Amino acid sequence: METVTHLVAAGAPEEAVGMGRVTLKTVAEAVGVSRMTVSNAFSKPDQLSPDLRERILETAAELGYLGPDPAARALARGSVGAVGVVLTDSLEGAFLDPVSAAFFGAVADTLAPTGLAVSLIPAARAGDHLAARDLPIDGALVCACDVGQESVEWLRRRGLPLVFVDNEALPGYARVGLDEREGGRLAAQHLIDLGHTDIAIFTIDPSGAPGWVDDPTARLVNTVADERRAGAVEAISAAGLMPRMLTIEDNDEAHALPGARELLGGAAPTGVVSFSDDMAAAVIGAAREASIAVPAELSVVGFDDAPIARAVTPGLTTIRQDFRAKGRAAAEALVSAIAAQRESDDGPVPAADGEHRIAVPVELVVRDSTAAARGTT
Amino acid sequence: METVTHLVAAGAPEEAVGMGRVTLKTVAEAVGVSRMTVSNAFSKPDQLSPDLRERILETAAELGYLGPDPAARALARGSVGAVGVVLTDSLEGAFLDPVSAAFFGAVADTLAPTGLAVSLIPAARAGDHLAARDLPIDGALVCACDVGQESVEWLRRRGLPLVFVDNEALPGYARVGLDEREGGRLAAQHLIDLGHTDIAIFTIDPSGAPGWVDDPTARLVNTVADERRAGAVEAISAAGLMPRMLTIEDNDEAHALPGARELLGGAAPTGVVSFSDDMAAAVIGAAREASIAVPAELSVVGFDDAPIARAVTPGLTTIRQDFRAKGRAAAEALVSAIAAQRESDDGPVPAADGEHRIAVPVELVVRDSTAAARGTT
DNA sequence: CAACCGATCTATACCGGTACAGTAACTCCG
DNA sequence: CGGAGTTACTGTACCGGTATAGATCGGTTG
Repeated sequence: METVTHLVAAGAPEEAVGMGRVTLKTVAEAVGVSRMTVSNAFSKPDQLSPDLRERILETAAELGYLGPDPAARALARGSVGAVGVVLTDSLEGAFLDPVSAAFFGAVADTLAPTGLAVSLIPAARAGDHLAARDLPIDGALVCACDVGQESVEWLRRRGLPLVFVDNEALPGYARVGLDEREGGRLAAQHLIDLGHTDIAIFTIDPSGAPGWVDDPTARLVNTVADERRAGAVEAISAAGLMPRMLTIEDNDEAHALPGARELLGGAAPTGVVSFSDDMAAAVIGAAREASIAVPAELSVVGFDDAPIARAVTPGLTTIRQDFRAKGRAAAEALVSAIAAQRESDDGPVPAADGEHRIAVPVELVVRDSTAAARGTT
Repeated sequence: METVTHLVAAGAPEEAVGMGRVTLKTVAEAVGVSRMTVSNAFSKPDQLSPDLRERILETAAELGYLGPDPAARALARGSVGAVGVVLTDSLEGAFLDPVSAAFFGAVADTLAPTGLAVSLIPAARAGDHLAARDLPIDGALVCACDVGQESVEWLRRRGLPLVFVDNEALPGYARVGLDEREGGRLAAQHLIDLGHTDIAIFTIDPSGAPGWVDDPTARLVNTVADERRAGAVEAISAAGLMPRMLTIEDNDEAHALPGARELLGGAAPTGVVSFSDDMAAAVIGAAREASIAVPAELSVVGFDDAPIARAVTPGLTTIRQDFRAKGRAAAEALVSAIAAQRESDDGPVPAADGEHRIAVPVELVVRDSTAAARGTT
């Protein structure tokens, strides 16, 4: 029963000037009790008589004592009250993407009631600082970034509870991710159901040379992209069709539009499964340039159901990812990982059972960018 | 000269099992030197001979010592390496808004090279925890939220360096914000220049009753909204025209569309200055419903230049806020406030000069949602 | 030759709390 | 009336570092 109740002084902080810092000791001496009793007055009210507690709190307020110093408390208790989140190298980039920003918000919101704050961990080192090594945190989320990174390695070495999001987890750690493969399958199957027979996959491959890919069944480096690809290829192959695939380097406007032009440049497919809504929007843009009617002549499926999916004309048929559910799942997994570590502490098993893999479901949202293939009833 | 260099062991962490925690002491005893020397080996390399340092680092690596414990270091040094950001009550909401998400990203990115991590501070209390009081941080950004909040009050009492963003600052603290008023003026002036004479202001007023406002010159509660309103009213009045104003409760889709319908319902204005791009988009949507042509019959100006400004058809004329510049300015102001406090420390003046008010410039971006008023050359 | 110096390393005293194991007084019960 | 159980508080030992002021020593310097 840990019930902290701080007095909120009505007036000014009364900070007795000149007097050094006000600590437990200061208050203890003023009241004439031991340091420990003052500490308890703030952190464990049931450990002392109500009237003494009252007196202590009062004196503390007069002296300008604000309550336990967070840093000191963190050291003594062994827990900080914050968890880290490792995103990409460019935090700015991560937050420009509405999907990842929303995910982050959902994480923070889910964590808020537990009293945990969320700290962004810059992946890169800053001079001699490396946040993943130097920042006091109780655990961390590793999101959609290279697992081999120095930062991730440090988090691991520190023995922190970790949860991997949209990423292959290191062995022994929990993982939360979309059911990407199912998403890819749903997207492709939707086009198949509409009677399309020439379906192209438009995705990213940061490492490979951009352009048409010889073998769409070959793995991609980017895990997420690969899963979506695999799902689509599965569905297309199962329908007895041959998939085509064109990749670009990165999921941004600069790469997407040229890629989309190339996609439609030669013998244009009648259906496109895209890695993202942004890329799907680029395909629609390229189609407009080439006077290809969407959805009459070309059906386009996106992925994510980002805001742009609705903003674009025609509205994008897409695979909705419930970023809120993903954020919640990730936050909850992390909280329980932290709790588990606290339990076992020096207990025998660190995280042996923790091979949790949580798949967040996806859903097909049909809007106006897809229609039955020509020549189909 | 603080040059931390940690050994990154190639292999496994070699964590000597069973052995309790590995601390400075462990390493010191193993090497046969004092604790302090080991500490220096990690934190102040120039304080000991290179070869001894080498030996210490080696032994440390063997023992599985990871370097100074962040929490302990934070206590001893009096600085944590993280700053807080207070946003709205709903973090999720804040990150759903691309503008505030991008701002946050810019802050994080600017701070990254300084080694500071960014912690989100949930404004609401969680049980007995209140992040603003309990989280170890070196300073904080207070963004677009009620300054009277309990959280803000705690940050102040803790004596932390603070910077207020998009907000009136508490006395003595720095403030960073857009030049909102100028933005409002630019938006309205643009319509005036196009010959519009019936210009309506479409904005938010969380506290008031939604609907047409009798006196557009009366102050709004929301500071940002009020500044933009004031700017627009200034320009319109200066042109010898009478402004009209309609408010809605909140800047979201649920409120914006009905509000926009009402705006155009009766005698529709020929020009609208909106509080945000989202609301401007809603106006365009409502205009389409009512078969009012934009921009031929109705000119609409947004605010923010959020992604939706480009996504919508016709492209939105809007006031661009450089969220990157704003984020950078806020981050820099905070960093210097932290530095200043560290300097003065127990020095005489806490932040007397710090009445900095940094105005981030805005800019009119003309797209296709505005045109000359009918009957104008 | 004594005083002085910089380069290295050590000793001590915090930083500001919390955990845990008492201790003393007071109640309850057979 | 003796022992078990509470309640209310205190003492001590950390948590794991860092700052600061010495101590030690070979080498200068006037």
